[in-house]
Amino acid sequence: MADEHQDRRVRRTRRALQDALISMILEKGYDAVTIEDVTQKADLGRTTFYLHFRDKEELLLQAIDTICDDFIEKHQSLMALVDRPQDAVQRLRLNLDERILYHIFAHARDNADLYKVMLRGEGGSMASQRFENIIKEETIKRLGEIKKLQIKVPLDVFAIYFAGTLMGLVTWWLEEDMPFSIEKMVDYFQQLFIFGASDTLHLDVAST
Amino acid sequence: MADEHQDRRVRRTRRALQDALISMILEKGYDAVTIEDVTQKADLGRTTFYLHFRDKEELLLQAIDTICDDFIEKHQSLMALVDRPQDAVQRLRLNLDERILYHIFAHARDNADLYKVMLRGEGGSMASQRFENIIKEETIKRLGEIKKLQIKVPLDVFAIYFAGTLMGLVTWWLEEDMPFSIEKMVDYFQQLFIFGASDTLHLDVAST
DNA sequence: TTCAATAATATACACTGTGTTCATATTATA
DNA sequence: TATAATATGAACACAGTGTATATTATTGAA
Repeated sequence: MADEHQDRRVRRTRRALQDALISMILEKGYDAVTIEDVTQKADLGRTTFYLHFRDKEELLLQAIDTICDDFIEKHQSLMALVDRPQDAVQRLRLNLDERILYHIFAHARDNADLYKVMLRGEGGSMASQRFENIIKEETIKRLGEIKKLQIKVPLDVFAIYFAGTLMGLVTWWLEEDMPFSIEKMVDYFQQLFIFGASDTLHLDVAST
Repeated sequence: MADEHQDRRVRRTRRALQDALISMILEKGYDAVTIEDVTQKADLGRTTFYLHFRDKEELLLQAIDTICDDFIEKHQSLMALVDRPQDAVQRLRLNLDERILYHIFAHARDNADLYKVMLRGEGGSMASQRFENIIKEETIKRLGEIKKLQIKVPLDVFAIYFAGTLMGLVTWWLEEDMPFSIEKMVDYFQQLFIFGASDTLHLDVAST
């Protein structure tokens, strides 16, 4: 990323193409979107597209990459700022900290269109799994650090439980046009993920 | 479904096309698959495809519909057979019964290729959400029946928690080529979904 | 077994979208 | 303003779609 492309035209063109692609995908679905659609919406010549991107897929993947990098960057600086915990258990617990969870939902809200496209899995499956993998790997990394961890399920399974639950809630929240505040969503997530259905429903399941 | 198309040729052709499509999608991704690819793999003329389906999407959706209907049918007959509980709470608890959960994983295993395509969200997003909606609506229906239910999160949120957790585990299990027995997966699901991360990890999260 | 009905095939065609080339016009910045 | 970089429109070959048609092969029923 040495060349931060100083020319205004390039920045303007690429941003316009990205925005146009995302909005067209939301409008008619990835497959149905043509390059002509994108350039027309961006008010650019069709050939201009090919000066910047090989095809539709490259543009989408680049957009997703950018947002993922942005997420990681902000996430890590927030983690560093929030606390400097001594032991790994506490560092893991930090993942469930309100401030961290708030940031995740806020990032999704601030980039809602792109998140929707990404979480819906538009444009081939590998696109959407990029974000899930980030969450999964972070979880595995943190859990792996804990030496004498007592855990009742395999690490992998626990990681997809965390990633799946979180992304499931975020996806639903965005698709329903954010019917609850972030604070409420964070609370729901903590309740469900940490304490499970048994506590949430007041069902005495153990007696089954 | 009055005309169960008695002609062998029709049955053979449609099944061949469906199998070919699924296997080609797994091979090179939905977008990259052409009708030519499908008919060539099925050893049929290209024009034959259009005698049966309007386009790629119709064929895929029909395949997914069929497997969803099959799932519902088997699920309901199993529910009827397993128990005839008096109260709604017990009927809900039935959803977490080992036999019911076993059936879900077994159905995924028996139709692994189609499930993979479906769960990856290949071919537009609405395709994959069909299955998730079935699980979600079933959950909402059962919970809705319980009049004096004490629940700490909105019904919708709980439903996607259930559907998301279950489908997350099934998806991971299939993509990893079923590294654990169904019995183990059912156990993991129950542990995580019912008791949550706190119990699973032996973390005293409440003290945060 | 025969045969009318049905299904599959090969060929041909018009159409849409892709990705490239090239000459020309426009724009940014030194 | 000079000039280097960027955007544009027209033209082109190509791949894939979906349809029409004439022909061949297979089926289920008599």
